[in-house]
This record gives sequence, structure tokens and C-alpha cells, in this order.
Amino acid sequence: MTMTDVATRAGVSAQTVSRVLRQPELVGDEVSRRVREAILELQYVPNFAASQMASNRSGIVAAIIPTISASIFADTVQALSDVFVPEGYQLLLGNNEYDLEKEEELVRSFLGRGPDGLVLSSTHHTEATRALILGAKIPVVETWDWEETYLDLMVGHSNVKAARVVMDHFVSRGYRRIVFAGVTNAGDFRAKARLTGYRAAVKALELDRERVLTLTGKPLSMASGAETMNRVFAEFPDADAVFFSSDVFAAGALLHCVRLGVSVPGDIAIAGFGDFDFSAHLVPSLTTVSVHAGDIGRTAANLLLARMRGEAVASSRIDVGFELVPRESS
Amino acid sequence: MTMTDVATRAGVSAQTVSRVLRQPELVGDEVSRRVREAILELQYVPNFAASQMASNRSGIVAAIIPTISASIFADTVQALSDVFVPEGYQLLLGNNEYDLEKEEELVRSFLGRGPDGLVLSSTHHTEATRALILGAKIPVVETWDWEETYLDLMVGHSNVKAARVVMDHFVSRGYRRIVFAGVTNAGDFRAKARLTGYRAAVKALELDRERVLTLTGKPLSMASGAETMNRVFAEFPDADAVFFSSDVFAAGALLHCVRLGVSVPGDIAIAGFGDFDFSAHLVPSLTTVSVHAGDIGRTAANLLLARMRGEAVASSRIDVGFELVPRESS
DNA sequence: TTGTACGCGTTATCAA
DNA sequence: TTGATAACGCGTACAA
Repeated sequence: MTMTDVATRAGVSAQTVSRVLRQPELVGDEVSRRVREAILELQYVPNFAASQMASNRSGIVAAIIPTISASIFADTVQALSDVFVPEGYQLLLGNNEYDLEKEEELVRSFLGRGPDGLVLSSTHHTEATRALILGAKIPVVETWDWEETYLDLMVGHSNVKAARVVMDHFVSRGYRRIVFAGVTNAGDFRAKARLTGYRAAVKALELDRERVLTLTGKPLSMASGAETMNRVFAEFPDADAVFFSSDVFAAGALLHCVRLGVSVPGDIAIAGFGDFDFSAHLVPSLTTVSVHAGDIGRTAANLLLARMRGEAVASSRIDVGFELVPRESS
Repeated sequence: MTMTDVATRAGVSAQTVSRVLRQPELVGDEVSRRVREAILELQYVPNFAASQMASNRSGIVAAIIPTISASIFADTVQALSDVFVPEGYQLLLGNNEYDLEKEEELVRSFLGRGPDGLVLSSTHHTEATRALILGAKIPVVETWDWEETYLDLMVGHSNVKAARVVMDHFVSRGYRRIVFAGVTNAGDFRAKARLTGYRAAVKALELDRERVLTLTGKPLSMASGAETMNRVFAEFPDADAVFFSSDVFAAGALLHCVRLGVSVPGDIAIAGFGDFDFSAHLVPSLTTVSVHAGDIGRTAANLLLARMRGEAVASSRIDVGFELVPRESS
């Protein structure tokens, strides 16, 4: 079923059918009615590929996140979808598994689809990725980071500062022998930024010394958190607090302590990152940093939308901030 | 940059460039080298819309899930991506928010893109949706359900049976005054199937009587679980066990009990559904049903892939099963 | 092994 | 307010 079939059925030209669908105000009432009828009768479905060929607009927004499953990024994707779908855009989704080479492959493949906009979930890319995107001349928003240089638009927050706020909190409650425990997957620059923030805080606050426990190749799971807690006990027996790079690890560690009968925060304080749903409900409840994953998605989508429409944007860089959520675990 | 630009640069015809990209074995070594060089120099990115027009293949797989954020469906999407992306397909994602009308809109919009395959996450659709899909004549796989009638392919498990298995487990441990607590959003047919399984079990096992607590309009959150637990105490003070329709509710309820000092399973037993990461780590650990979200995605993707390639499939309906995971909470 | 002609379904442009 | 025509970039079919 093509537009021509509908046109024949309605006794008009294909161009008129196109107008009914895209600029109905330019078409007469009677003709418009006949066309709509024909569309329904023939179950006509517009061919977007042809539309894209002719108009050079795809109606697609492509988004790349580090990982889809069990992640806070799913909330961002949900928000992207919530904004873009009502505006008539479709969402092409990919995950780079924290691997910049994979991201490059994805970007290359997505650009072939001629997306009207692109959402990336970090400011770290290969040079080739950067070149590809700049060559495509489409609006891009980089999210979940906060850097001085970015391609086009940026929405996120500073992980370095967030880590500092957690450290300030620990110190204000009297903890000074603080461990940082997190993953250091090559591509997880946010976790690295938190580690940077931790290190800076140890110096600035004149804490005892750095105590860093980095996991490599461990999945983001509560089991990894429990395992890490055991390593904290073994390697830093004098520690009085642990800052985990994710609530998932922190919760695994906290529940492990509960099971062992280790008092939190009596024997050791714990803080996480992300403010997952479970964090408020744990007993003891988990101190963490809330990061507004949905806000990042919504803000990024609206900013991108403005760019895609050629509207001026007040600021090309928006800090959605974060919030320390002090709870019982510290 | 078009294929013709690359051809001119390499001193060949556009068709040869196309061959280098799609059937390199048919092209001579020297010509092939020149073409590849030109592609790199010009930063050529193939136009998939044009490719789709000419070949009638889009390289797109469209997937619709109930909700993206904080859900077990994200694991299914991850698995879909893991299978399809290496095969050269791109993933178009949408969420229907458990609303069949929204699903219809999404299907209509996705079909305009000419996807080579479609993944749905239930067997419940409007009649118009069904007609649209059948009219499109593309492979479809319906997931997360188990029904006698389906459109083309089906991958899932029986929620009715899963509920029965939980009930059998409760009874085998001596519980007989069992509450079912779950959401009844209009479009959540899986939760409804679990309720059906519960009701059938109450009859078959000759239990005391039905005790059903249905939440409407509550988000899938631990807070809702805690709230529900209070309602159980108020409305069914004699209950000795609660079967929640999701681990999220169950965990919220369990942690609420821990906080109140209500012994689980001493005072009341709890079981959930889904085997989320946190379920094994809670203290007490949560009895649940493991449902293999990743398996559903992988299996569905491979089945759809076979259909898309025109290969014969051994079975058009695959039961990935489920597993009772008895833990400390019951 | 390489090249030519044609058509896919739509929209932009211009004319009526 | 409506229609005719050309063009988008590529793959298929066929020819050389």
C-alpha cells in the first residue's frame, strides 16, 4: 500500500495525500475527508524511509547508554522516550558496555540512519567518534558528565564534586579513616571521577591517608558489594567508613554486614551513590547521593528538541545537580 | 557524501562501491583497496534509508516493552541488543506503559519504518494492532506470556503455573492463610495471571479462603510494598503468608517488617516474584520465582532471527520456564 | 570482474 | 486549494 494507492482510491493526487498527513490545514475539508477514509480502508502505513529520502528528516533520535539492564540509565532512557515519542520521534537505542570502540561502531551505524538528534551518555569518545558526529552536523547532547569541553550540548552533574560532598558528610559525622571502593572498568569515567573527588578530599580534609579498593571485571551486583566488604575488613581493618561508587555495591555490603552482625554505622559507616529505590528502605537505610536520572533524560531531551527545531537555547550546558541524602548508615 | 562520490574518488562505478560493502568477495583486490581508501578519506557513511528503499530490508528490529525504567524488562532488552547488534540490526525501542492503545500507536509508527522483525512483550493486543501486524507480514515474537493462540512466535512462561508453584511451596511449609497482594493495572496481564493461579490454588489445595489485596494506580516501588504490608496487617490479621506479585513489593514489605520488628517468617512468611538481584541478599533472604528475563530476550531474538532469515524453526513456541527459589522468608 | 538502467515511495518546488 | 515533475541514494537485474 503506497500513497499513490490511497490517492487513486480518494480520487486525488499523491501530493494531496501527503498534505493531508503533514499539513492538513492546506487541504479542503471534503478532499481531506475522502483521503482519510481511503487511508483507513486501505490500512495505509506511511513509508518513513521514502519520507526520509525526500525530506532529509528521519524522525529518529538515537541514544547510546553504557548498559541497559539493571541500571540507572534505564530511567534516563524512559525519560527520553517520554519526551520524544509524543513529539513524533522514534528512539533508536544502543549500549556501548563502557567501551569507546563499541560506541564508535554504534555511532557509525546509527548515523547511517540519519537521526535528527543524538544522545550520548558521557563526554568521553574516540577521536573518530568525534569526527563522525561533527561531520554529520546533527544536534548532540552528552549526558551524565560535567566537563569544560563538549561537542554541542551537555546535561549532567559533577561526579568529582558529588564525591567531595559525601566525604564532607563523613567527616562532619566524625569519620576520618574512609575507604573508597568502586569499579575501575576502563570506560567508566564517572566512577573514576568519583575516585578523583575522593582523593582530592583526602588531601583537602587532611585525612589520615588514601584507602582505595578498586574492583576490576566485577559485575555491578550486590554480590560484588558483599565481596568487597570482606576485602575492606581484610585490607583496611582500621577503616571507620566506606564510600561505594554505587548503591548496588553499598547495599550488598550493608546487607552483608547485617548478616554478619557487624553494626552499621556503629562498627563501620557506609555510603553509596545513585539513590536507588531500595536504598531508603534498607535497615539501616543507606546514605547516598541522589542523581536525578529522569531529570537528566528529560532535560537532555528538551534541550535536544530545541536544537533540532533550530530554536535558540538559553544555555548549551545544564547542571541538573545532585543531592546528598544522609540516612542511618552513616 | 554519497556512494557516487566514493565511486568517483576511487575511479569506479557506484555499483562497485556497493559490492565492496555488501559482497566484497565479488570484487578484485586492487579495486577493493581503492574503494576502501576512498571510503575512509571521504568519511562516507552509507544511507540506510536509500538502502531500504532499494532492497526492501531495513535492518531494524522494533521492540515494545511495558516500561523501561527500573524494570526486569530492561534485562530482556539488553539480551535483544546483545543478539541483534552483532548481526547488524538496530533496535528501535518503545514502551506502552501497560496500555494497549499506546501499543497500537507505537506499532503503527514502528511499521512505517519497515522493521525486519517485531518483539512484543505480551500476547494481549487490540484488534487493530493484530490487523496491522498481520498486514505487515513480518516476523513477530510475543514474549513474557504463555497462551494457546499467538501471532507468529512466542517465548515465555506460564504465570498461572508459577503462582501455583509458590502456593504449593507455602502449603508444604505449613502456611494455609495466604494473602495475594499485587497490582491490577488494566494492562498488566501477567500480574492478573498470577492472581488467577493463586485463586485456582486456593480451591485446589482447599485452603481456608481467598485473601486478595489489589493495589490500583500504585507505582511498582518498595514504598508501595511497605504500604501494602500495613494493609495486610489491618485487613487480614490472621494471615500467615503473603504472596506479592513482584519482588519489589515483597522486598518493601519484608524490610518494613524488619523495621517494625515483625519476624519473617516467624510471624508472617513472604514470597515475591522475579528474583531481583537484591532478593538473595536481603536479611532474611526472599523466597521468590526466578523468571530468566535474559533468557527470554535471547531466545526470542534467536527465534526471530531464524524467521527473518527464512530458516525453519523447530518450534514456534518456547517455554523458558521459571524456578521456585525457596529462601529464608518462607 | 565491472558497469548501466531502472525503480523503490515520498516530499520540495513550481505551476495551475 | 490542488496537481505535475524531479529528486533523494541505493540495490536489483541485466549486460558487457
